[in-house]
Amino acid sequence: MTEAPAQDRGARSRDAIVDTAGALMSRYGYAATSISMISSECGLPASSIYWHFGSKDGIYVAVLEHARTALLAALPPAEVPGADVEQRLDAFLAAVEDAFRRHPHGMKLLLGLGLVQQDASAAAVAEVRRYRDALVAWAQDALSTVFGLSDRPRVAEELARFTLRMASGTAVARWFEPGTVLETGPLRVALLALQAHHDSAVRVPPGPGAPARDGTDK
Amino acid sequence: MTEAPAQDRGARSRDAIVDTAGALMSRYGYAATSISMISSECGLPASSIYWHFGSKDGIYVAVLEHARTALLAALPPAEVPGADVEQRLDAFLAAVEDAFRRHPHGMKLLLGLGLVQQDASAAAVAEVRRYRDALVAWAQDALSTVFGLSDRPRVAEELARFTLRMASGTAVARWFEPGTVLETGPLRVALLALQAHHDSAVRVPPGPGAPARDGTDK
DNA sequence: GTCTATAAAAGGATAGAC
DNA sequence: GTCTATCCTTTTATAGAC
Repeated sequence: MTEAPAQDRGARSRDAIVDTAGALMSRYGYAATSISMISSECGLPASSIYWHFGSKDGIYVAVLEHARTALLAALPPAEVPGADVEQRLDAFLAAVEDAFRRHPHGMKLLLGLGLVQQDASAAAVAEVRRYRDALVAWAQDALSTVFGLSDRPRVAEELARFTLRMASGTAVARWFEPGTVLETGPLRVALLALQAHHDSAVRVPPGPGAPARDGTDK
Repeated sequence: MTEAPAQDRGARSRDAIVDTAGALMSRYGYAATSISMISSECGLPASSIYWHFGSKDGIYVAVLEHARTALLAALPPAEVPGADVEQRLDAFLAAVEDAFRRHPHGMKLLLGLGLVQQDASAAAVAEVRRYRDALVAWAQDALSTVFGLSDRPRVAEELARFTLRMASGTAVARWFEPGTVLETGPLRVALLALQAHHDSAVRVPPGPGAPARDGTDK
């Protein structure tokens, strides 16, 4: 136990670098995090970091990939349990709130170094998009199960967008007020109202007195 | 007209620097924006920039102050016009959506360089907070007028938080998908539902069958 | 795989002529 | 107020011994 197998030494170092870099980058952003900061924080020299990742950009890609994997592993499967809508919604909101509270890194990585737009490498851009797409897909699947929207994907998409934008906005707020949590109460009210809004629009075609404001699904 | 008064030359240069720096910083973030980038973009040498602002931090403070002033000037006064709630709400949402679309800089500045937390100067931190507080105060006042909540500040505060978090989250989304606009339709539904939720909670104290999930105002 | 040492470039900031 | 030229630090990245 004390003498680790030689072949694992590299892997352990690699993990340590990713952990350290992730913490620093989510705190200061990509540009403001230097190799020397990572080096002095995790103990390994700069050249070892370059041996593992090749470039600063490579570190970022690895960090983001790690954050995505960890977050998706923490999220429950899309089949939300519960007998009725309210139970499933509560389970969904609890899962989101829990992941939001326990994984503050992911969103800050996407934001703080998300300057990744013009000058970033293709690999970094691709990894950012992969992260974002995975979150959208999960939220859409889960909300589709919660509200039984398998035949109305556009509604599920709107609810997912709404939820994720609220989560992103709360992540920004947490940036300034560290204690901030995701307020699931108002979000719950809003999601139920949105679903009811689309539901009534489908069953009761709008008359001249109450014109619909938006197109419903399909 | 062709020969500007000598005393205005400095002011015009100062404005040019602030404009250029604002564009660059909102695009790449504070750390990734260098003095030489600003210099080559606006034509003035680095030493002139330092003569005007003293330090890179000073530029950031000026940029953020400018963004805040411009955004608040674009927002309508808190007394939202309209005879009934729905009219005032529509006017409010139109104003928010318009400001959101026409002033993409502000939010990105708060986010992209908002790494302003640990290592930033006191002046920069203060300016960031001033910006944020001004937005919160405006939204709270406006929503208080829209829904007539002058005697229930806690509800107005919740609605303002909700609105601003949706706007922040949408700003993040726009980061990745440049065409993204603030969806006022779902936000409208959500705000009306939230207000109705609090309204009913006040008038009809919850019975044992329908326990309240959160504390209402006061 | 890890270390010491260093190259090569870019960064923030200043001096001093004009 | 603006310019040229420069100082000093830090940065990314690499060479080569072990």
